[in-house]
Amino acid sequence: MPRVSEEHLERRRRQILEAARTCFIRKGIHATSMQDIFTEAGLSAGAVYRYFKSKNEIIEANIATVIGDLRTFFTALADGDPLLPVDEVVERLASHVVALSGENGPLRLAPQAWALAMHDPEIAAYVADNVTDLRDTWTLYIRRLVGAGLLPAETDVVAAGKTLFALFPGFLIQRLLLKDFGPEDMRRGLKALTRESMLTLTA
Amino acid sequence: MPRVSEEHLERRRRQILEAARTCFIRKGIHATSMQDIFTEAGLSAGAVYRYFKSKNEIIEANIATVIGDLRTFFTALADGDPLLPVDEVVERLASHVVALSGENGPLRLAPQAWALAMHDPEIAAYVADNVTDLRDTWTLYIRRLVGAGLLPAETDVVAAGKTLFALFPGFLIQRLLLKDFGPEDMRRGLKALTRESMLTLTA
Amino acid sequence: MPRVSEEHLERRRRQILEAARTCFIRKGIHATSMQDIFTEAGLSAGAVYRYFKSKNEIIEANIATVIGDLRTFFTALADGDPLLPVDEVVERLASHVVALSGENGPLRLAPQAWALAMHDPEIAAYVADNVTDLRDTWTLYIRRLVGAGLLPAETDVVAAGKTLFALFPGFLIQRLLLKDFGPEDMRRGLKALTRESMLTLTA
Amino acid sequence: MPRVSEEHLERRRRQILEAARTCFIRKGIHATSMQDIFTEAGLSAGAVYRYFKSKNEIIEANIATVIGDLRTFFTALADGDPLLPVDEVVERLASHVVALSGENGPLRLAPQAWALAMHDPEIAAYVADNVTDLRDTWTLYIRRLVGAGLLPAETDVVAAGKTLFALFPGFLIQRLLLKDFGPEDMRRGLKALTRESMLTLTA
DNA sequence: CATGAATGAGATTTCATTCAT
DNA sequence: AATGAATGAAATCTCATTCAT
Repeated sequence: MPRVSEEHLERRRRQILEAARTCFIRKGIHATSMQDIFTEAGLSAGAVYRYFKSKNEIIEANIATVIGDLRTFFTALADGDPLLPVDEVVERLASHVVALSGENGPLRLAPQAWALAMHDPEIAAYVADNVTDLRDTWTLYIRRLVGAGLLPAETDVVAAGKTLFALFPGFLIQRLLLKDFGPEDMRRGLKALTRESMLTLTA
Repeated sequence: MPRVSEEHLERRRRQILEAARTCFIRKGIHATSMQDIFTEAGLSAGAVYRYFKSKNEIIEANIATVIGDLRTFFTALADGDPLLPVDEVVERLASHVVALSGENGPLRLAPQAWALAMHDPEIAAYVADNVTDLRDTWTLYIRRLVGAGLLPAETDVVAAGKTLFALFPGFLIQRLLLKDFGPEDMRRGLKALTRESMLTLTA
Repeated sequence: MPRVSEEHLERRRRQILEAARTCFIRKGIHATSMQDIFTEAGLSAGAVYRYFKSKNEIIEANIATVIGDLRTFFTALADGDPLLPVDEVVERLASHVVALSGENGPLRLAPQAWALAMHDPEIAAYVADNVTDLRDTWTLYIRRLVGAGLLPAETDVVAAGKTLFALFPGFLIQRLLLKDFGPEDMRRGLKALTRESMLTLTA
Repeated sequence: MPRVSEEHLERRRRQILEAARTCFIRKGIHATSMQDIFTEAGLSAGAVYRYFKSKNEIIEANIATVIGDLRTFFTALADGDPLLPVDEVVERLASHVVALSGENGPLRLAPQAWALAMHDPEIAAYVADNVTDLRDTWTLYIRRLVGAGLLPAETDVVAAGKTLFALFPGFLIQRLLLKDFGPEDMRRGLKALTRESMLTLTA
């Protein structure tokens, strides 16, 4: 019997992960039994356990795919040319979030990932890593705005980065739960709020 | 010990709910067994099941307390006098979020609530209800700003409300996971971003 | 506080037994919880346990009422004047069985009593006692027929008694389960079968 | 040990059913715990639940075997050649009942089946089906007697069939409970009762 | 006499995982 | 490499019974 190719192994892994994701999205991670995954993947218990040594490993591997190419996409957006205005960047990123959270989109697992991160250190590390990376990208982008003279030099770019990042979990939740909030809405909302007059109240 | 006062019954319910919350926060909802709750509450299985007829009922009852008095607090803030500037309101609300998500704070359950809402209609309805209420309060507040002439009449107050609300899930996640984001940071970040210059890039 | 009268005690016992019987007939003995009985009787747990010291005692006391006044009735029938023909006696007894197995009739518990008798010695003894008594009454009746010259002197009256008794469990089961067998049917069936010609086949 | 033959699966099912029957007969259906069945079958919980998805399914499957080959046996008896006299048929059927109700005989479950049939529709249907079939076979047999001129043409064959069937539950109960009634006794009893003189009393 | 909150053993069932074939 | 039967710990929930009030 010939050694099975690396490629074959990788294909099997992906097959299992996708079956698992489908189940996780459909029923929730905890409500998904290994049997559900076997069935969805069309594989036997033994086969699946050859590629992953526990359910937790499948969960972790899946969560590692949650934000998909969001990081790459966003880096290109924030770092590329030309330098875009905030509302534009926000809308484009939101659009990507929407794309990744449709039907079988991996971002649908994000809330479950956050919940698990509260108690599973492995997952916590992974989520923290992603959050950090996305925030840093925002920070970078804002630094560019400062560099371009569009924001004052004393701007707290880190705080601003965290704040801009903060918008997206809330955007996703509203999308998944209420389905009445879109990228253009958020852009419009953001533009409306970008009025210095709003800060002038306190003496 | 029969013929017990209403008050006693209510106390027992609360005792159980609090024990459950402690467990849920400590180990996660799914990893908490009924036995964990019995032990934490110092009650027997039968006693607990006299007050709640299933684990799910305990979960739901607990989730109903997640945002605690956040709604009331925020309504007073947004609706009260004097009319405060956005950054002020955001910081104060964030501070309350911090208060409610400390040690044994109910808001610590929020991520788990979001995750459950994806598959449990009962919980979904509850979460949606809260989200809607908080967004509406933001909308109301922004309308006041418009009324005060601080924002133009044509402002999309609903979109702005959704956008401001969106900040908070992301704020909470960063707090719970990375612990490096505080109310004042978000206020500063917000102020930094409230610069019309940021929108002027596109020709 | 005045001593409660014997009569009161007896009334309470009967109240509980009847409530229990209603439940037992409605849901089956095993599916009936003590709580069901409390509710049906409109009494508290403590109250019921003052009169019966276990569920089993309630079951046994109830089973002791299963055949109701069937023994008395039958004795009068078999022993009284005039001496009636078999088919007549069978029909009358069957009619009484029907009466006792209607709506809330105690005989509805008979199949459950038989089943329990297989493993509960107490109940076994009680059921055996009743069976024996009824069979004996049949034997007595048949002896009268012999005495009257209607059956030969060498008739095995005991075997005949057991055989006649045997008809009734089957009668009851058919009534309760298929509802298509009445006292007159059995009388007609019996008459049809009382033909010596049926025995002449074997050479 | 995967990839097991159909035959193996069938053997396992039977093994479980038989273990269950042993328990049911020994302790009664309700007093038998799943653990009892696991132990008796020498299997683990999971193994048993692979073959039956609930205790109720095991009960029902067992009850479906209660009368064993009684139907087949009786049909051959009633329908075969030569045409036998009633007392002969009754005795032979009773003998078969005895055979099926010894030691571990399935008919020992009959009283429990009757009791369950009072509240479980599935079981009720099964029992009704068997009762109906046996009665029909009796009817068929009596029709043959009529055809042979041994009974008058106007004989109510259906009523006679129900009546003859009625003998057997009572026979079984006396056997299981008092152990003093055998097939030959019932034959003798029946013969004694097959005297037209018994009907002549009423004027 | 009566109440009904509390007990806690025990019942059924599920499910991640293993390993002989 | 793949199968899937088997394991058995653990989870949720019920219920007869007690006893402080």
